Amino acid sequence: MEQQQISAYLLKNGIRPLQKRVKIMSYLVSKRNHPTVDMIYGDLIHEINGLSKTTIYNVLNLFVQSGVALALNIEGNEIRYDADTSIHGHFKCKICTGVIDFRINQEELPKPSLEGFRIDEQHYYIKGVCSFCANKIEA
Amino acid sequence: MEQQQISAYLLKNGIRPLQKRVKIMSYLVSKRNHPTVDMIYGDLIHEINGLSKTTIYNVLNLFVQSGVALALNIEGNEIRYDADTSIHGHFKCKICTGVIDFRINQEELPKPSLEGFRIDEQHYYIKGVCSFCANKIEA
DNA sequence: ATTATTTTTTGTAATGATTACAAAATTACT
DNA sequence: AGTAATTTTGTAATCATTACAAAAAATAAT
Repeated sequence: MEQQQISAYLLKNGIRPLQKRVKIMSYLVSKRNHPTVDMIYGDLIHEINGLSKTTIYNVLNLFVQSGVALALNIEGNEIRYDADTSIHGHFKCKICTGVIDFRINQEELPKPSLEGFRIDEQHYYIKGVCSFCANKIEA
Repeated sequence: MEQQQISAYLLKNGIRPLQKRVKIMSYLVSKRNHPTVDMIYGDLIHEINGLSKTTIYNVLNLFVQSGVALALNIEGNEIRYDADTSIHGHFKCKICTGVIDFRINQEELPKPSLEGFRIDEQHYYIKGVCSFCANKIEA
C-alpha cells in the first residue's frame, strides 16, 4: 500500500497521519509479521532518524484504541500487533516462535450463550508446532 | 474436590503431590476464578504459613508444563491460570476485569487448514462488557 | 512569514510482572 | 537417624511497559 493510502486510512479513522505513524502503519501492513515493539524498533530505527521506543508504544496504543490494529496476547510475556483487523485466527509455533494467520469466517466461530453481554473482540489462538519445524524435528 | 483426589490427580500427571502444590491446585479447582499469581498469593498467604510468591510461580509453571492447568493470556500484562483444561472459551469484562467461562464444543471450533501443523492448545477469548456491568452502565 | 498554541515525540526514570539463583528447608531413601 | 535429592524461599536481576516532563514538531492565529 502506498503512503498516500495509509494516510487516508488513518485519517478516516480519526488519526492524524503524521510521518512516524504512517511509517509504523506501513510497516505493519507490508510486513504482516505480527511484530513485537522490539521487532518494529529494531527494523525502523535504521529507517527513521531518532526514533524512540516510547513513540512506538504510544503510536501502537493509539492504533489499538482507534481500531486500526489489534493487540495479540498469545504468550504472556509479549504483545504482538496486527494491522489486519478482520476476523482471522493466529497460530504460534513453539519452536520458531513465529505467528501466522489462518482464515476463519465469522459464521464459523462458535456463538457462546452470553445473554446481555457486549462483545468487542474475538480472539482465536492456536499454539503448537508449524509444519516447517515439525518436518525439521522428524528429519 | 477432596485433597485426596487432588493428590491422586497430580500424581497421575507425574507431579509429586506436595502440600503446597495440593493447596494451590485445590484453590484453582474450588475457586474457578482464573486468578493471577497475585490473587492466589493474596488468598493463600493467610492459609499457608511462610508462602513465597516465587513458589506460586514455580508450581504454576509446573502445572502448565504437566498439562493440569492452562495459562490464559487475555490481556498483555497479566497471566491467569485455569485448572479446567477441557475445551471452553473465556470472556473478559473490560469494566469489572472478571474472567468467566463459556461452553463451546470441540466440534464448534473452526478447523483451520493448517496442513502438517501440530496443534497443542486452542484458545478462544472474547473481550467486552459482561451483562452485569452493561446493566449498571444503562441505569 | 512570524509568533503562539496545541499536539507529538523523546528520553529517562518508575513500575510491575516474571525469572535467576544460591541458601535454607523439606522430602524421600537407605 | 543420616544422606542425597528435590523443593521452597528470598533477594536481586531482567524485561516489557508506562509515567512524566522537557524538547520538538505541527497547526493555527496574527
